[in-house]
Amino acid sequence: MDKLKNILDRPFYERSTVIVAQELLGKILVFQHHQGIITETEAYVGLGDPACHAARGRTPRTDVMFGPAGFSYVYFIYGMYHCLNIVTEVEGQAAAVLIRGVQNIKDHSILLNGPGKLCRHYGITLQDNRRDVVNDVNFHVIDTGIDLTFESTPRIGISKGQDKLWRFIAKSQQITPVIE
DNA sequence: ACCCCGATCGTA
DNA sequence: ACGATCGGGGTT
Repeated sequence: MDKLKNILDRPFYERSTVIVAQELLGKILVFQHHQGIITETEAYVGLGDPACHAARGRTPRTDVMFGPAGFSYVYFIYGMYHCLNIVTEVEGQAAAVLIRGVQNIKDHSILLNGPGKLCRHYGITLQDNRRDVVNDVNFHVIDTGIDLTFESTPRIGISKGQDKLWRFIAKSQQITPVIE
């Protein structure tokens, strides 16, 4: 019950995508029975960001990014993998945070360092696209009150927008102590 | 209807 | 460094 109160709410997501991406580090991603500390994120910031799927406008796939913050954006990539984002910014402004990595809470040996690995292990698919992560008991992010320190780098796997340092990765030595 | 490319990952 | 593998989006 206290847990439910700590679910990150819409105002949290309805802010600058870069800030949300940074502050998601250290929070707990919950999907069904899975729980993991978010350790790596990337910001994709709408029409002005050539690396963002929504940069070329509203399409069936990117439509969810134009909607309210706090919804999941799951897409299928390379014919094999799914990637999980959470929509940010006010409605009408297309942007999202890609969840690139989590540290498993129960089993530290499970390293989910990559968006494809994360979705594969958690079982996140296109069926989980466009879900309201603010009001879903089985799919949300919990506020731990922890802000991890992080490093900023260019985003992975993109050719455009390399000038932006919008990949945020928690400094690794902090992660294990957080879990205990 | 067709074609090309991709917010990846595992292996070489 | 590269191949696997297929949906999306732009073009014909």
